[in-house]
Amino acid sequence: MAMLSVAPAGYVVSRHALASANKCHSGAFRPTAGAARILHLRLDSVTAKPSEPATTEAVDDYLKAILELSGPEENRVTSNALAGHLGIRPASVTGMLQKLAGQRPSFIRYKKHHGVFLTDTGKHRAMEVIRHHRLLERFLHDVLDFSWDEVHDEAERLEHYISEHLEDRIAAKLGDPDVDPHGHIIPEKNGAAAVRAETVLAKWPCGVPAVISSVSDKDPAALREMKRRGLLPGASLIVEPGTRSASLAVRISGNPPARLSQELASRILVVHR
Amino acid sequence: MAMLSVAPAGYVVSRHALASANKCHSGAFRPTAGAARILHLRLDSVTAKPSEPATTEAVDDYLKAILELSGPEENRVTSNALAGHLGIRPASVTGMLQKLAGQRPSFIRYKKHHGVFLTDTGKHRAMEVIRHHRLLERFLHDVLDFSWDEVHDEAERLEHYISEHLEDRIAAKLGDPDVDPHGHIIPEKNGAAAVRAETVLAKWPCGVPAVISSVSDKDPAALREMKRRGLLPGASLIVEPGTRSASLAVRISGNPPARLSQELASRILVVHR
DNA sequence: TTGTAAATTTAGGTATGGCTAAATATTTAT
DNA sequence: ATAAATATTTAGCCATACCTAAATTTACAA
Repeated sequence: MAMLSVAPAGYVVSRHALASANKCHSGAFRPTAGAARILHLRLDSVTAKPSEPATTEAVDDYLKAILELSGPEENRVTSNALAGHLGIRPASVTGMLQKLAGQRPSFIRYKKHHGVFLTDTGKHRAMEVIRHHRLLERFLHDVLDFSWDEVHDEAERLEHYISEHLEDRIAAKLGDPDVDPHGHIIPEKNGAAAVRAETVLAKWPCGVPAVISSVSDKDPAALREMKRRGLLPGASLIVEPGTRSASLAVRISGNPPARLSQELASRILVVHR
Repeated sequence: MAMLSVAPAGYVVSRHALASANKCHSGAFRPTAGAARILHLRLDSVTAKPSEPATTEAVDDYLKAILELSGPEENRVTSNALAGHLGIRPASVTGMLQKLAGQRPSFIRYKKHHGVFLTDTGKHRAMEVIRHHRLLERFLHDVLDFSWDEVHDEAERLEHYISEHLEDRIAAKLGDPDVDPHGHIIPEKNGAAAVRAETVLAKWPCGVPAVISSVSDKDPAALREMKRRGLLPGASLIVEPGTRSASLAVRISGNPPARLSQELASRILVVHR
């Protein structure tokens, strides 16, 4: 159970650009106008504490990507890995990392040629966006009847744009759920999230009883197939000692024995029963 | 009852940038990357009809502003008026209008020094965004317990980012409502919207029975005051022949006689009872 | 240890969308 | 009709964020 140590101290809500943040200055300095919508910023009451920098959609995506790629060991993440994950060029990543690293305070710590990792501030923002995403998935699924293969794309877009207030209302409406429709743990509002010792089904030992803890939400077709075959979070199963090359012999509780492709098995995470 | 004549023909949904729209070309031409999120675009089946240009948040805001400022008579709108309405400099408006007018097909028709007006395509997109806004307000209010002074800001942001699918689910969940919490008519999915002959309460003749049809949703404080005083859409009232200078003597059905500031009365629209 | 392949960064560009200051049109008043 | 006032546009910039091509490191192998 690893908690994220985020300083909940000066965090006072208020996300999204204040209308006045972009007003006209008549003097010599330019008001810093731009195309990207500023997504959140902080008000540290009156005391001029160094507030968390505002983010944009792009910044949020970088922070999430770094968090995901650095794994539980919190390794440094390379520019190339980020570029691959984000679907952009490594050169673009370098530019963004340099800009982010130059901010004070900064979301990231970056050393040329040696990768990047998140500061506590960065981790906090990343967890916040992930909380938005998973709450939205749960909400779209439970309240608005989206199927579990439809929720990801919609949530991926909206996660950047919902206010603190809407986040709270959604959580309340759902009764503060623990997991999203794919079994992923929803971080708490302070950024804390339990970590489960999950294993990819493709690597789970034969004969050992397992329960599906979560599945990847990225591929709608795979999700539809999983649903069809009873491969839902919470389902019990045992991998039989069948061929391990291209497919896996699996006995899913309540279903007839089946064979799963490695492809599908690599999208399913399990824990001990 | 003025209908917006929009060709529902080749409109096939699919808003929001396709993931592949921004992929790498290896050749000489650049893939046109940018900071602003592309909000929608159309697939005209296989037939290569000229599809509606994709919009961004900024473009949506311009289209809405032009629609609102041109009024029911569909007058041309000046750059200055747009600048004032959008809170930006006139020079910035000129730049955007030139860019939009240069698109094929275009959302607007623009003549230097002589203002701008919407094409049918532009009207359609503007109505679509307004539909999003009002559906969202209704949804936030009815389903997520937002108060009627809180819904505007949230809807103003989200209106640009909800998919066609989410729009449909929200409408279904609400039972295809006709009006938002402030009494504004929600356009239909094809862009059509009824037009009511509303009059500002401040200009309503004394002694003539009236019903509140809608109120401005822009000022939360004013909305709270209205609610406190029973000034809700549907409420009946009569303006008494009291002083018309700074305040209005009004008898609101079910409430004791009251005096409204011109300020407040200018935010309330009424129709004949 | 030195070379080379792979990873990463620099340099220079594009597009969006906003700003200022300085022109230029248009409108209004005389 | 014309000058002054007002409105609008042009020209030149800034910031975000992405791209390609050409350096430059770094890391690994001989």
